Amino acid sequence: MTESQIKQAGLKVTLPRMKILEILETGGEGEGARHLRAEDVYRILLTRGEVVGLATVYRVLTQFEAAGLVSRHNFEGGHAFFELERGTHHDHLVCIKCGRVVEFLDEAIEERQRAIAAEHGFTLEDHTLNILGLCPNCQAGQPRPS
Amino acid sequence: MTESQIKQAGLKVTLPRMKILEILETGGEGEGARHLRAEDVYRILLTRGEVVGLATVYRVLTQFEAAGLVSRHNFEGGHAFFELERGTHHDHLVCIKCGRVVEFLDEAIEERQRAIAAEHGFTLEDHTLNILGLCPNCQAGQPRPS
DNA sequence: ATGTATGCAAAACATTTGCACCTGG
DNA sequence: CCAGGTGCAAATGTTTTGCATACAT
Repeated sequence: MTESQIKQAGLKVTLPRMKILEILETGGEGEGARHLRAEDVYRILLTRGEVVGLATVYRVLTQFEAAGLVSRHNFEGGHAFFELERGTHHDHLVCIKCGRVVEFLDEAIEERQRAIAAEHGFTLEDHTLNILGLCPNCQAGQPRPS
Repeated sequence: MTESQIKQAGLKVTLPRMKILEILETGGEGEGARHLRAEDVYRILLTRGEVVGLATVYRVLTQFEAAGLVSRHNFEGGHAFFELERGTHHDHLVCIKCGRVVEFLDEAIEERQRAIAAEHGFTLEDHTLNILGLCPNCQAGQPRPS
């Protein structure tokens, strides 16, 4: 349950934190948009009539990241996306038109990465693989706005 | 030759453009640092006594990118890195401590990416794979400042 | 000449931080 | 009650833009 997740992270269970975690879980309204920018979270809260400062959203997201509750991604463009950490590592397939994000995991790729890091004497800490393209909807007719 | 590359891009051959292209080719002084931020380029120019505005550096780099002369990467942190485009696609192994960047290309990974995009019905346009870790120098003693 | 490029300063963003006030345990 | 959290506004760092001047062709 959300409350225990926050407590477990060594943070006080406050209203803003619970609301933000809930947004990350539900993605706002329609599901699917699990990859949100700080400002998306802020805007969704406003839409719901919840008043939380943008600075707080940033602070909380950063704390959640430090606690391993969410992960931060730098797709293209200056802004970061946040996503609930569900324990399972995965990479992203991102639609360059509508922004849709599909997650995937490929063991062959994971294995090659470990090999490559080793070949160059690097300690493997993390990686980000983003495949950019057009999703089926955008190849066809109208993009589905995210 | 650098001059023809600029002309070929439909841009006038000006001093700032030639200087910036040269910095990207030589990486400043010691070789190796081929992945530079806009401000790195600006600073290197200053060091050489060349006076070029930072805004111009940004403008020129953006134009070069549009012309396919350089490519822009968003590693971690708010800033972008620019690198001379040498026609050969490759991915990056980045040291999270000293910022050193090693390029690599793995055909097995490339192939799996094509397969994954296809499986999800995506048109593959591009991708970025950054493996983050500690380079040999940083694992041992002192990091080599970039 | 003349359409582009440049430099500077100001604007635009995304994100962070200082500080007085508020709140959860 | 009190440490920690929040809101607001101001600060930061990066990148973009407006505009008058300078330059390549």
